[in-house]
Amino acid sequence: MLDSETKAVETPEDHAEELRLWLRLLTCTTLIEGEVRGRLRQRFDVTLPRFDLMAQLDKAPDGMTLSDVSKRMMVSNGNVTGLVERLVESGHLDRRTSETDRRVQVIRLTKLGRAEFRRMAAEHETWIADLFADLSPKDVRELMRLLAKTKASAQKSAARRRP
Amino acid sequence: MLDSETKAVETPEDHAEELRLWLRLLTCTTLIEGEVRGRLRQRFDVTLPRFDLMAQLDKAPDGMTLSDVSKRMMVSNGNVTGLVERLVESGHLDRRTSETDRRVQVIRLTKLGRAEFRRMAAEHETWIADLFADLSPKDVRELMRLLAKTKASAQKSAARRRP
DNA sequence: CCGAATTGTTTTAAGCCTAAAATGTTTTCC
DNA sequence: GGAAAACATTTTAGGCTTAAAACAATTCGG
Repeated sequence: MLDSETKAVETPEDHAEELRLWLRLLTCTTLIEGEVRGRLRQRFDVTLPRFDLMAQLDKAPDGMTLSDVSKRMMVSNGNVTGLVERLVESGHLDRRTSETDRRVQVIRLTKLGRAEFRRMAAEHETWIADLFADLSPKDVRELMRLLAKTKASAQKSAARRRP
Repeated sequence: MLDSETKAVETPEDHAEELRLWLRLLTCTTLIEGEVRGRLRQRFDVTLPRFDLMAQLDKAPDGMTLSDVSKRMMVSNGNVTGLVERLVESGHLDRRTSETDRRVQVIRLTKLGRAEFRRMAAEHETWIADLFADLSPKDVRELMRLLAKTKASAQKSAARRRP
């Protein structure tokens, strides 16, 4: 007891396991993300960020503000500005200034945007299912639980640094 | 039995759980990655891709070829070219053409590069530990196991598409 | 009411990233 | 030996991404 405490204080802590876990988490995400990116490009000639943005809007029939999107997608504001610009240009998004607050831009999927997204999303879902095919329902539940815990832990840590 | 089979064939399969799992995985990675990126920038004024590349090289005292790096980091060849260019420029990397195969470029950390990386890596490890702090050792083991299974599943799925 | 802080968005500058084509080198195999 | 295939890297063109600064509109507190 005294020994282990002494040791913990005197020697630098060993966090190799957590480091390995992080690298494995990153590998999984990169692998799946790359696969999805490639399939979206080949099948639908669309980029992953565009798809992701449309996915957010599909869940919000009344539209979202740019900051909403930025927070949900966890990307910078400026990033959203450019992404939206291109999607409005291609006719997938409708963008208007809020009537009540002239700072705010509200964006929505157009009819075309929604139709195209739904078509892509249906296929996208089967890709994801296939990528996770070797996980049992129990594995999936367990991963969900552990990742929820991970997310909470990371958010807490981030909040500690930037309160 | 017949019922469930009939149902499976006639109605589109439901993969909502896998989709949620994928989104949660992505959220965790994005969250942690963003946190690490910010800390690297603030503490050491270095970008995450530069750090990642140096991490690969630190594990390979005899150097690596650009393709090795590209495969390990799971990024495109052209990406590595640019990244290496900047790191050679800043004196962190040494780059030379292989004596036995003039197609190949071998890169290594310079003395400066290694020293700076070690300094950053030590602190980096504590950040990761902190981000995963609320996970018990058992959680970590279990996550490692499930992510290994996930990685294998995704690789298999990717190989099915692109054999 | 009015100046100060806050909020929402855009701009800027730099770097990251990809896919595909191009270039140069080595290996394969007839 | 020499053409063809394979390999390693670079180039190209375009898009994504960030952090920080700038701009615009609203809200807050005295």
